[in-house]
Amino acid sequence: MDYNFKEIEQQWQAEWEKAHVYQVSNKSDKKPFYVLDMFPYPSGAGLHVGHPLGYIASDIYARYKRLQGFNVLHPMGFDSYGLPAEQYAIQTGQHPEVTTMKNIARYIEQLKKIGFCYDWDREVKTCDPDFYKWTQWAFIQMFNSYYDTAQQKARPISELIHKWEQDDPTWATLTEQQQQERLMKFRIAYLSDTKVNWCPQLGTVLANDEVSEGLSVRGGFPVEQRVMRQWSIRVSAYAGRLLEGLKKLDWTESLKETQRNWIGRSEGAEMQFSIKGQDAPFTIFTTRADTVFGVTFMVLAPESEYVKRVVKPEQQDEVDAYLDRCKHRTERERIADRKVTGVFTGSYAINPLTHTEIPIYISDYVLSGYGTGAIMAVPAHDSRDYAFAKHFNLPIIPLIEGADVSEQSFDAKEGKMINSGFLNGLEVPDAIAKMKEYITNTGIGRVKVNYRLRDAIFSRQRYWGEPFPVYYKDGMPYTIDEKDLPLMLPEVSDFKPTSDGRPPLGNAKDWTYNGYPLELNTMPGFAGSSAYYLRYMDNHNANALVDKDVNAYWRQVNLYIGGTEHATGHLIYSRFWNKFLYDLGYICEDEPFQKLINQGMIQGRSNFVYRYIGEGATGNLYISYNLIDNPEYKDKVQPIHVNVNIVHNDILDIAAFRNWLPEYKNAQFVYSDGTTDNDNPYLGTPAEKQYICGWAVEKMSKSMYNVVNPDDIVEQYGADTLRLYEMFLGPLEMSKPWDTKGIDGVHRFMRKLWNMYEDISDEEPTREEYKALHKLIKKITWDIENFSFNTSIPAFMIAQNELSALRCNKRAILRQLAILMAPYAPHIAEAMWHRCGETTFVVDAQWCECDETYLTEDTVKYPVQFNGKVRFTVELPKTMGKEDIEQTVMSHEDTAKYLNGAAPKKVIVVPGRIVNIVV
RNA sequence: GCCGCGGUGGUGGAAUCGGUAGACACGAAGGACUUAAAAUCCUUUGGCCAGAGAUGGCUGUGCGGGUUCAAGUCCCGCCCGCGGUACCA
Repeated sequence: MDYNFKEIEQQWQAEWEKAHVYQVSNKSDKKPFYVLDMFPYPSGAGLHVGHPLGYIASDIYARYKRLQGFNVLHPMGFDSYGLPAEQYAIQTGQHPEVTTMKNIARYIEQLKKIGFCYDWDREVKTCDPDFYKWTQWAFIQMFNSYYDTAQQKARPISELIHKWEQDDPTWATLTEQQQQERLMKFRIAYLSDTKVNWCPQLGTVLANDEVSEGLSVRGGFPVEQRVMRQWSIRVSAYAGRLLEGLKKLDWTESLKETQRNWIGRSEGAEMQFSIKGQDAPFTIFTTRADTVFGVTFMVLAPESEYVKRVVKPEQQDEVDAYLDRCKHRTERERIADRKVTGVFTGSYAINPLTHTEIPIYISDYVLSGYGTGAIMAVPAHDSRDYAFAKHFNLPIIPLIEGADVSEQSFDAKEGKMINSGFLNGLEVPDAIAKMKEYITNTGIGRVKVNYRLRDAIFSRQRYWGEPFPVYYKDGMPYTIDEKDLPLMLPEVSDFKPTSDGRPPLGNAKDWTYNGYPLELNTMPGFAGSSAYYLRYMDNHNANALVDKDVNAYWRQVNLYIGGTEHATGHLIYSRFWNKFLYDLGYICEDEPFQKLINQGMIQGRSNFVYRYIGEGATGNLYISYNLIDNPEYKDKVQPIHVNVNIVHNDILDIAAFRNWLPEYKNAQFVYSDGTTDNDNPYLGTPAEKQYICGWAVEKMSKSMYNVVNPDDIVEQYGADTLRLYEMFLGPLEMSKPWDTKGIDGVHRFMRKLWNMYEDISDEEPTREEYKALHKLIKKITWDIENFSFNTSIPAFMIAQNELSALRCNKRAILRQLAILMAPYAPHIAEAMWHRCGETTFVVDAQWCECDETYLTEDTVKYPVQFNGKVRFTVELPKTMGKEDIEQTVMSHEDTAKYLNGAAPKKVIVVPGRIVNIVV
């Protein structure tokens, strides 16, 4: 009986579907367990073999937990709003929904082939009105809430209004519009004029995490700074809690560190500096309060509100020219070109400690978005201030003993203070503390914690996204009534912006609410992905995002698996969104994802042929990789990507290559042995001739012809082999290239495993057979609980080998082996299970318990070492105690030989392992 | 620059608590079966040395030190690679 994986997989996938085996109920006496994958964006290219890596891992874990008796929620859905479908729509006129749905169908087809245990009844799509209704609903809650800094949580904005009505007599005197404007400064979702990342090519603004080094993450287009009226989400209010919350999460240290850096907490002080000739002071933020005695100038960000106040008429032209220049510089230019620039304002500030007058400058090395957008410059101890001071010839006063500041600044926070009045002689940390105390007591400043985390810009000038549930009356935004949700995305005549530059929704007919114009922006990608894990719990609920009782049952995601690229985007926004809903009492857990594992990326492994481009080249001759360093070919060949699917173990399939593209139709080769086609003119290409390809690890992409499609692997080897092989490739978290060679080994194992189920006997297994089984149970259980899936495959192979060697065909062993295989290779496991005569599904079985009594040996081999070197081995009863072992070994004749009459210095016995004798 | 992760045979990688490094697989070499090939099975496979052989010796986890009876694993100092982040005051 051959291992017909195709038949087995098709049969059992159909049976599972028919019996709704993977449907999960919200009502169960079992303990809940929630295993989640980061849902994919369904791209047009479909899945490649890298995508399922994390899904396989989570599937193994989900199946294992189910076998352990948990009620396991393991859903899948699609992050289906996004730029690619819209770009495609603009180019082709095809509605993004059509492309998106087509891509989703393709993804589902591919995923189903791999045999995941998803409950497809719980599928969610972010572009589905039933889903985005709740994205819009959450936005309304954010609009109608503020962050109460005293309670450190979000509260309904009605509470704030109530407070003002009680305590603030001016509130009642304000017009409706003034009141709305004031409230807007407190709402968690708010509208404001902010400096945004504007990407002209994409025609939209982007959030900070969507921009990297001045280029858009998607597409790599330049991004510039622009002030626009935009919706923002007050994520920054949660900075402290987002940081604190990390402590109790079971995430990798590196991911937590990435989030800590992104949140960027820094302890320092805010200080007031008065301006010469003005009453109102201005405020700066510093972490180096100890260096106030060395402040020799002040710098404002070009966008700072203070600029208007301090510019003297005689400097106005120069300042305007500078500001104009800054405005037109793109973010990318600013980063690329770090030349010192700046302009003097004409005003002077007063150093509150030395009372000296110090000039105020404007420079773009100070950022408006951080701190107060103004700094005190201490050139001796800050490299940026130092560069500025050198350029403008400003004084540099060293404040730390022994610091040589003639060539560069001394930035380290260590040493003894000098030139610093009452701080002289103190160590830097003590000086910082003392100065903080001083400024607090004298009232010139206060201790302040600053965060780098900014509010998230929430508007996108795009079509394919959630419409805001917002309309405008007298220029002020109002949210629509919740009973009118969802606000459906309208049809538009054109997916491009309108001719007068409004977003694409401007092309919609009748885009109004009760006669008032509706918001034209749509929400960003992260809106829909921020709470999708909650919706899976209760995805058919028409009355709530998630029913409270249902949420109280599932609580939170116990295991979340996904890529590390979401560290500063999705994983921050989701945590924020979750905390917000928690504050308002809609859900019962403060954090969404208890344990998180980042699967590594699977890179492509590209193959190359080497075209001869030396003397007499016809452009049609290809040199085998092993020869390209020969003098006759060195530097005369050009590597060309070749489709990895026509290369096997780096050997080119010549016929397939000639058929691949027209240009290779008449390709000629110099084979690995140095011969050419001309040497065998009448024979064609003899079978023993090999053309060896070179290779490189690169990103998996179409243009490098290194994309391997899981469908092809499933077709050729089966889903179970694919699953096992992906795990076998290496540790889950590690990035590694996909290399199909090696899959044969796993496939061979599957065949051998299957052959064990030929004739099954009801004889009682031997102790040896039980031992092999229980060793495996112990190992597999440990592996799954520790996410060490890669080491399970060898364990299976070894067990299979041992059992085969024992010619084991005992039902008692084989049915347990099927259970152990079930998480990894569910189809073959199901077939194995039924071959053992079982009639239920293997997923409904009980996970195997390891019986340690089978693992204990009667005797143990002890290697006896002298000074670390193994000299001989003794075999002793397992039950023997440490001292008896020592005694036995010491009286051994070989021991006497090695000791040569001398007394040992030390004897170390590691029970069950080793005896070490130091001479 | 700063932060994080990593470096083990020809290759992917094991070694889970400091305890016989190289499991398992690929590749390679040799052999069996076969008219032949494929498939399958068996043997060998870190390096060096000795031996007809069983076997034995030395060396060996990026580099240099250290702790220990014992180090891939712990400590100190470097080198290299990958990832994140960057005028954040």
